[in-house]
Amino acid sequence: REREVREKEVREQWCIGSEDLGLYNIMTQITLLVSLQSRTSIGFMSIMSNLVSGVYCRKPSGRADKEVMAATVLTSLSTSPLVLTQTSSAAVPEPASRGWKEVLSTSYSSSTSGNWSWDTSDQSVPSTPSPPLSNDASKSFLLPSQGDDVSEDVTESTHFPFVDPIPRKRKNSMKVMFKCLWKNCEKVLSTSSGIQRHIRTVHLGRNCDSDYSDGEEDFYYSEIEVNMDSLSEGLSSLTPTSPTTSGPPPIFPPVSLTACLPRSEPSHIAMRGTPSHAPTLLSQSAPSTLCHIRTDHAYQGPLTHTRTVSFGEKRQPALHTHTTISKTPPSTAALPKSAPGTRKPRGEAKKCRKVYGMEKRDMWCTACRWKKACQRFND
DNA sequence: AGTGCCGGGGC
DNA sequence: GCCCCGGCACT
Repeated sequence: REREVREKEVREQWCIGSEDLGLYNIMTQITLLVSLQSRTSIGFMSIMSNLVSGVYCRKPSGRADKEVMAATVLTSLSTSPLVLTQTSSAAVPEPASRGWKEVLSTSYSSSTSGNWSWDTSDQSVPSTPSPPLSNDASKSFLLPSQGDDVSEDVTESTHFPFVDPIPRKRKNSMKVMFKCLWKNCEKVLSTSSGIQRHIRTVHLGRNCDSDYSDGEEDFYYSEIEVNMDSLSEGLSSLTPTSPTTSGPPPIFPPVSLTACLPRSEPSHIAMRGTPSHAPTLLSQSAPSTLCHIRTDHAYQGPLTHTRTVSFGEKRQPALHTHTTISKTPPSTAALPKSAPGTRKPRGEAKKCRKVYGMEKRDMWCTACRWKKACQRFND
């Protein structure tokens, strides 16, 4: 009952329709996190990444809008002094919250493609969302026991299926790094923009001075946490082996690996499932290494699905980990010009159609939508 | 039957 | 160039 009441309050506060479970979960995360005063750059940015992931996946169309949205959110947050420098003070939360509202209102109102449930104009609840960072507000519906030691409130988070528990446990020595998942590339950078630029220029061969992004590079890196204290002794495997462009380009497309899953973990494990998968994955992947993870841009189903927002869920479905490396890279010149009757053998990787299904066709890559060779899961 | 995508066509 | 789709190879 208490949960229901809270949910109602959150929904009202954020003008979230009763049907919109996904949005509710996301906003709950944010609100809870904020209320816990965990707005360190790590915790808050993690949540925001999740949010952006949700945003990214929720809009059925309008790629540009999605990108603008994601970029706007992250930009506004990353440039917010609150996010960057806030330590424990809960005071003066305005900048971030204002940025939020601006982002929400501008992005959604500019959306022309219609029936997106985030569009505030569609909301039946007329009240204006109040700033999420307000102490009073967050306290009132998320932390009735605010006076207690927050760190003991661990069970509280279990009431919210998608709350990221990590921020509470983070220590000052933890630092978020971004690791390139491109095969044979161990590049680790400290900023998402840096890693995106790296992927874009080094792996995707795009113009380095162009800021254009089609979002594809988002799939190819993951966020990891590095314990700075023991970085020097234990992170040899995460240390960039080659600074930038050295080394051959991958012969095959990137293999999606959840960064810190044990190798024995089948990478093609179905991540999309009930929320209960999250703790399972977490426990299984409890790393002996220094990183635990969270992968950005987790695939999240449509509105009607309950979803896990983080914890290794990878938007890009895993390819087979055995990835046979052909010693003689396929040279198109060497290949016979597909003789009549012979066709290029079908790749093993699941394509957008199979991954997302017909009902989520708008999530396919462009090529798949046009019945062309898949660009996202190319073999 | 379902999937991947080439080739071709409309705009 | 963007987008759609018939149709065929393949699973």
